[in-house]
Parts: sequence; C-alpha cells; structure tokens
Amino acid sequence: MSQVQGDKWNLILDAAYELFGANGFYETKMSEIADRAGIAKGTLYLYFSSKEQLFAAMTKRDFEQFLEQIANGLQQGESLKERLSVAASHHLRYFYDRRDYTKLFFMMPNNDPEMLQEIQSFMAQYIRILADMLDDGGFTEPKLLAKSFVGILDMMKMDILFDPTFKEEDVQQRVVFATNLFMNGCMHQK
Amino acid sequence: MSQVQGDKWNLILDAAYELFGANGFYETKMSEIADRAGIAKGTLYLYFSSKEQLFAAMTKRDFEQFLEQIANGLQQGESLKERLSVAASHHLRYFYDRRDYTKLFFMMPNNDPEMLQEIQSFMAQYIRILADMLDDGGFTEPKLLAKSFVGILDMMKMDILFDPTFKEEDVQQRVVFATNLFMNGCMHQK
Amino acid sequence: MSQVQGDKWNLILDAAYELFGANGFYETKMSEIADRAGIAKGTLYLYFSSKEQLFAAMTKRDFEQFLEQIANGLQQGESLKERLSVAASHHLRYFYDRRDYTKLFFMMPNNDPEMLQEIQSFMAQYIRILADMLDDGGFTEPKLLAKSFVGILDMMKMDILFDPTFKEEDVQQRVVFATNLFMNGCMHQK
Amino acid sequence: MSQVQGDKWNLILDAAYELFGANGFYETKMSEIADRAGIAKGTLYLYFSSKEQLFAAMTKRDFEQFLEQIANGLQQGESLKERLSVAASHHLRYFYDRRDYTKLFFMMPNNDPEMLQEIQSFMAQYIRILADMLDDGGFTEPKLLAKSFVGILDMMKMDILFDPTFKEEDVQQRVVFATNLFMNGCMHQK
DNA sequence: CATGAATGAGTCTTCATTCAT
DNA sequence: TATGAATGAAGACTCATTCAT
Repeated sequence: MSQVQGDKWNLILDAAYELFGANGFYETKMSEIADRAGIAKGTLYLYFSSKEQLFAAMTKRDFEQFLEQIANGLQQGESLKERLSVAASHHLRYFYDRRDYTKLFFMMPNNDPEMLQEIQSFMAQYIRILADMLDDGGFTEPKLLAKSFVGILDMMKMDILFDPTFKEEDVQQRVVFATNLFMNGCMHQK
Repeated sequence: MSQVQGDKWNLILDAAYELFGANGFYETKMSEIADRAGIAKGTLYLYFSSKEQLFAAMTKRDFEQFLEQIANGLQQGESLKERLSVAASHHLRYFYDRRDYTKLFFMMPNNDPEMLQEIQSFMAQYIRILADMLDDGGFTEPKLLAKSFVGILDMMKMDILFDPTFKEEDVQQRVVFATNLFMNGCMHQK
Repeated sequence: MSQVQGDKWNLILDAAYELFGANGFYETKMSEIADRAGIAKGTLYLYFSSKEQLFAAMTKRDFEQFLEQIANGLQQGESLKERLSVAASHHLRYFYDRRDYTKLFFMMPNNDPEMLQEIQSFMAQYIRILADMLDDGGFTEPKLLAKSFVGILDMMKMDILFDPTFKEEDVQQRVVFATNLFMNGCMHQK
Repeated sequence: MSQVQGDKWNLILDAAYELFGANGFYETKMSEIADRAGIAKGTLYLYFSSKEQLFAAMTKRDFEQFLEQIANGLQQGESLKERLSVAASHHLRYFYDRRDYTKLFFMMPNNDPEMLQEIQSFMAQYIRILADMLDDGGFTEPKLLAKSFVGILDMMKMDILFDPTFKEEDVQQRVVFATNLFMNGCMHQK
C-alpha cells in the first residue's frame, strides 16, 4: 500500500491514526493532524477531501492490515484449535498494541454511511475467515459460532483497554481461556 | 424514579435518549433536545448543567434500568441454564427494542472521565451479577466466563442493529444458540 | 429615605450596592442580588423595573448620601481652609470605607442616558457646594477651582483603591497634603 | 508599531478602539468590530484570543502612544512651568481629540487582572515622568504632587467629554489655569 | 405582595474548508 | 504540489424578564 500511495499519504494516515485514536473523531482537529504530520493544513485536502473521508481512509487501512495479518497468521496453524488460538492471539495483541488509542474503538463520526459500510464490510470479512475455518471443521452454524468467538475476544478487549494493571503476559492467558471455552462449547454442540 | 425526579426531568431524558441514541452525542444539538421535549432551550439548563452532564444522566438512568430489570428477571430462573437464558433474552431484547437508537452505543463524549467511570461501573455490575451466578454453579474463573457470555451476546447485537432482515423471532434463536454454546463450553472446562 | 421607601426597597439597594460595587454592572446578576437580599428574583421587579433602573436607584441613593453628608460636615468648619479640609476628609474617607467596592466607580451601564444624567447632576451639585465656598472666599473662577480640588482628591483615591499597603492613617496625610497644595495654589492665583 | 505588527493587527485595534470607546466593552460585539474592520469574525481570533485580550491589546497600544507622545513633548519645554504646560496640553488635547469615545474611559471589563495591571502600570509610568520633573525642580513629595496635577487635569476632562459647548480654544484656557494653579501651589508649599 | 420555573433572544467562540500565492 | 490566512456557519450557554400560582 505504501508503495501505491505516496509517502505523504501514509504520513497523514499515521498522524490521523494516533490522534483520532487518542481523542476520537470529534475531538481531533484537522489542524492537529496537519501539525503532527508536519505539513500544512491545506495540504490535507490535496489527499483527502474531508475530515470524514480521512477518517474512513485511516480506518480502511487499519482494517485491511488487520485482515491481512490474521489471514497470514492462520496459514501457520495446523489444527482448528491452533488456528483459533492464532486468531485469538492476533485479535488481543492488536488491541494490546493499541491500548493507548482507546477512543478509536468507540468514536467514529455519526451519520456517515460510508463509514458504517466500511465497518460492516470489515466485520463480514473477519467473520467469514473464521466461519470458513469452522465450516471446514464440520460445525453447523459456522457464522454464528464465528461471531460468538469474536464476541468473546472483543469483550476481553475491555480489560486490556481499561484495566491499568493488565500486563502483556495476561494476553496469552486470555487467549488460552477464550480458545478453550469456545472449542469446548463447539465440540459439544448438538 | 419518575416520582423522585420531576416529570420534566424524565421528559428531557426521554428526548435526550432518542436523539443521542439516533445521532450520537456530537451530532445532537441541545436545541433539538429542547424541541423534542417541548420546552425552551434555557429550561434544559435548569435541570442539567451541560450537554455532557445531560448525556451522563441519561446514560445513568438507562444503565440502572438495565441492571434493575436483569436482576428482577434472574429471580425467575430455576437452573443455571434457565437463568443464563433469561439474561441472554434480556440483553438481546434490550437492543432489539432500541434498534433504532443504534448510535448510542458508539457515540459518547470523549475525554469525559465521569462518563468513562459510569460505563466501567455499569460493566462491573453487570459482570458481577452473572459471575456470582456462575460462581454458585461451581465454575472456576467466573468473571472471565461472565465476560465471555456478555461478549457473545454483544456480538449478536450487531446483527440486530445492522441486519435489516432481522426479525423478532430471531432474537429467541440467538438466545438459545448463545446459551447452549456457552453452557457447553463451561461444562467441559478443565 | 428608608422611612419613605419600604424596608425591602433599601434591602435590595444594599445588596445591589455591594455586588455592583464589587463586580460592576455587567458582571452582577439579578439573581445574585436577589439571593443576597434574601428575596426571590421576581420580587426585584416589584420594586425596580429593570436592572438599569435598579443600578440608577442605587447610585442615586449613594450620591444623595454623599452630598448630604458633605453638606452637613461643611457646617462645622470655621475658616475656608478648615472647610476644605473637611471636604477632603469626607471625600477620601468615603472611598476608604468603600475600598472593597472598587468597581462601582468604573463600571456602569453604557448607553443609559438616565445614568449619565445622574452622574452629571451629582458632579454639578458637588462642584457647586465647593464653588460656593470658594466664591465666598473671593476667588475668581470658583468652578474651575472646585473641579481642580475634586480632581486632586479623586486621584488620591487611586492609592486608596489599589495600594494594598494604604492604611487609615494615610488618609489624613493626603487630606493635609491636598488641602495645603490647593490653598497655596489658590492664594497666589493672580 | 505598525511595521512590527501587521497591518491587519492595527486595523482591528483601530476598529476596536472606536467601538469600545463609543459603546464600552460589554456593549460592543465582536461581530461589530469585525464588520468595522472589514474582516470576518473568525479572523479576529487569529490575532486576539478573546474579547478581553483584544480590549487589553487596544488599551496597551493607546497607553503606549500616550506615554510616548508625552515623553517626546516634554523634551521641548525649557522651564519646569513650560514643561508642565506641555504635559497639561497633551493630556487635555488627548481627551479633546477622543471626545467621541467617551465610554472608553469608563468601561472596561471587570475582574480582568491583566487589564487592572495594565492600568496601574500606565498610571505608574505617567506619574513617574511627572514626578521626576518635579523632583528635579527640588520639590518634596514629587509623587503626590504629580498625582495631584494629573488629578486636576483629569477632572478638567469631564468638561471636555460632557459639555457640548466646549470648544477647542477652551482647551488652552484650562491648560493655563491648571498649570498656574498647580505651580503656585507647589511654589508655596512648606 | 411574593415566588421561582420557564422563556428565548443574544453572543462568543470554534474549526472544517477554501483559495490566492 | 504546498501553504496558511481568511472565512462564516453553527451551537452551547447565559441571564434579564415574565407570569401563573
């Protein structure tokens, strides 16, 4: 991506990621993003037509990285359980690495259908990746199962973001816990 | 509550609930809330000192109702599984009933520590209620289990909010699915 | 005056005097005046038709007291110099006693012709009292002389209001200084 | 000054001077200042961070001009009396030239310590200039004398501002009167 | 007379966006 | 491409005043 889009394009998205993430969409000013990117305010508009569009582009890049990485990671696992474990690890590490950008996960612009579309599309792809794995494993209702797994992981995220005593080691513990719980639930499904 | 706080107090919170819920904190104007409540703009400030404080009060009322209702509902269930089913049903129906006020759950004012505190406190109480049940059932790590269950339910919420074909009957299906998955997972935990 | 006007009328003016004096016209709220007077906001409007009118009434009462007291005081002095000394003393003590109500003398409502009229009328009367004395003493241009004397006193006021080390004893020193300077200036006028 | 600060900076201060002067701080709207300066409202805030700060900056520029001009003028006078006459003339002409901006001298924002500081600093400098002159002339208590002289002049200002029949010729008459009175008073001080 | 809840006109300030250079 | 000074629409909040009780 960075080779397709110019350096400055990514520079801006980096700045946007940090500021939107730390302060949310509405509490972040275009001028702050320009400052942090080390460019002039007007220059932002040479790359992005509006604040909303900048936010959407930043989100898109982030979503794509997330999906790309998880897809790569899943090629390593042998068994289903190992692959689920890899997915869980990726999901939770992602939030652990970004734990200072809390707001990102709560604050997006309202009434922006493009944004909503982006999120739904991301979720659909994420779920499909997991659902395909579960489908291969022979489970029924693979989509609902996939959503459930993601749900478990996403709730664990709360601890990462809000519990100041949360340590890196704890990530792995949650991974094991979530994977076990989920696998056991799946195995004994009627 | 309505007998403690004046009628107008609840009238305002009702209007705020609908508008903040539909459009989010930042895209909702105080004047709109006043209009919908059928009062003058200045009157809002006789009851709430700022937009932030109004939002916080609205959230608090909503959280309290949620917890109150779930606590009541749980007294009915006999077995653990029945009780979990009641909780799941309550959780999903809550979002189903409010499916037009989507934004509420994404859009809150940033940098408002009071607000953050409120959310964390709500989550802690919600988790505790479920964790206590699971603890009584003899399960280890009841808190992590409770969070996992809430996570599953909360991800099911996505379908409710974003899938336009989602019907009332589907709620019960998810309740059954989530409860089964979770119970099986718990039962076979090491 | 208090016998003519009701108790509450003076109660309100007392509160207004303190608050307008301490904070100025624009930074004083009608609600604060009501609070300090221990009455309801609406009650203010039974006695005064507007904030401006309340301010004007307060000023009028204060001006009248000032002039009344100075007129009384001047009956005691024997020589012109003694009488000037009495006037100076009265002027400076007035401000010394009210040194916490500084703002009063800077902050009055703009664009209020009634108010401007009030001030000019007060000044005219004050000057006339002194000018008559000087006229009796045989000085030419008694009005300009009177204004000059008041000017000297009023500038001394600045020390009283702004110099935190100013003590009560200093008042008398300024009285002597101002009177001497002025008398000497007058005596040797061509 | 205009070369240090940009053109627009002075343009805004000019507009502010006229409007604050004519109507006072509280009765002047930022939008009016922008209109008169021929710029957009938002532009004001590129140069001044708040209404208070704009007022303070305008006052500072005015004070500095006043002091600069009086310091220049005083270099011309030979004798002490001539120099006092120059000072008096400057003081009264200043107000005569600005007689339409009456309110300026009464209306400043309350509770603004920066503003109060500015005024006190100005007065201190003004007084010092005159006091130094008087000190050189061998008079005792030069500061009190200086204040007295300024007081006389400042009271003469009232006629200029409020007497509609006051003419330009009258300025010189007051200058002579005030200087004579004050010099005679000084000369015969014990 | 007294109250105080309700009103709504009024104003400062912000900030996304533009455009002449 | 890049700049950043200028714009002006928009909105939170205040507070003098009213009036039903």
